[in-house]
Amino acid sequence: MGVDTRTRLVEATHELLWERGYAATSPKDILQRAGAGQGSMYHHFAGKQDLATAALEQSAAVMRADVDVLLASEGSSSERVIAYLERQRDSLRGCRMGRMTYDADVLATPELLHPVAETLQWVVATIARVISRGVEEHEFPTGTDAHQLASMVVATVQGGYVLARAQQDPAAFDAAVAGAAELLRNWSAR
Amino acid sequence: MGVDTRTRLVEATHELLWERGYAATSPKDILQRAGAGQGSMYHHFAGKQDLATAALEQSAAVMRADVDVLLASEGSSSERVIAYLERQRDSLRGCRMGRMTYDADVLATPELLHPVAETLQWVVATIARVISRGVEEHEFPTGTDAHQLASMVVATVQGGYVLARAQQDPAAFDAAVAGAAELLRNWSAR
DNA sequence: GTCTATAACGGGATAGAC
DNA sequence: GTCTATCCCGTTATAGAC
Repeated sequence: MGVDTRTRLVEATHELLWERGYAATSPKDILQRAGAGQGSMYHHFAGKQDLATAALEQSAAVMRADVDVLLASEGSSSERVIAYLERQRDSLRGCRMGRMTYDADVLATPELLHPVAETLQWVVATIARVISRGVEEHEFPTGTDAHQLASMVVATVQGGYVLARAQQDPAAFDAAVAGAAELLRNWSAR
Repeated sequence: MGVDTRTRLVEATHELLWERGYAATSPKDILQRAGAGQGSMYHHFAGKQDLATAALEQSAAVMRADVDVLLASEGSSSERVIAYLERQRDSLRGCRMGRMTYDADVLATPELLHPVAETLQWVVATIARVISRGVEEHEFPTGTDAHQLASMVVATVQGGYVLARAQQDPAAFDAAVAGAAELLRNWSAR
């Protein structure tokens, strides 16, 4: 048995939002990829924005799950954070959530911006908890600002995507996260 | 006497590319902001892409000049790099070059991608030179990978923009660069 | 639930007058 | 050099048949 049409529409939108963003994705593109007709989309959803909202919520769920897997790796707090940094995949594709911040239509539409803001905020907070744990266990120095450190870690990944996409070369991403990992190791060894 | 029409067109495009990106900026928007008519644009330029190429080259020049000013601050190598991190302005606006990496039309057009790739590459290399200087002067430990560290610094800024735009709050940017600055100070104190 | 036809609008470019 | 009129096309949505 096949997947139902509504699900295929959300899945196709989810992929296209990641590849091209919101403004650059037309209903026609979505219908083509989903193998559905015009009527199906407007039956299941109020329109492009409504469908994109559903798709973004799915993107958010996938991203949270990915982060959970990376941070659940074996080892100390710093090893877990470094695993988050270094085990990102598809650095040329960029971040499905982060890329939305440069899409004017998303910024102007609260329903679309909301899942993006909330998910990135959640990633920072989640990594900050891992770091705080490391402070409690004296792996990181007392007085470490976990929120600042976690923000820097997430920003390095997000910015690494930008650098890699600009050069069309994953090595630019790798260099940035390697730099961050080195500084983190040094911080935990203080 | 006023500025000539061609210059106003480039300037208006430069602003709009920064605010909205390439795909989301229409010739109509540009003409309106520049106070020019349809004919002027197609007289001075072959079309939207040609005009955008000129505007992006101007954006690149502005960005290089800004970086030069920040890195020319007084002090040690680490102080200069930290000045680059902390004295960024307009964190909600994002980076005029970096934002282009999420614009599909730019990625698909070599003439548009080229100035973006080259400028970001230049920023990384320029910061790497400051760091290398710091290594020579024993401010940073021997064996420091200047390219990796510089990549991480630039990525933190680029990613800081993403985080701040997602939250619509400059504090998210500030937290990321503060984290990076703290780790850098610690690295130079090794 | 899904299809096709159609409409209303804007993007990007061209033509030719002035 | 700059203007206005016009053209072609794609986007987004609606209407109504099946």
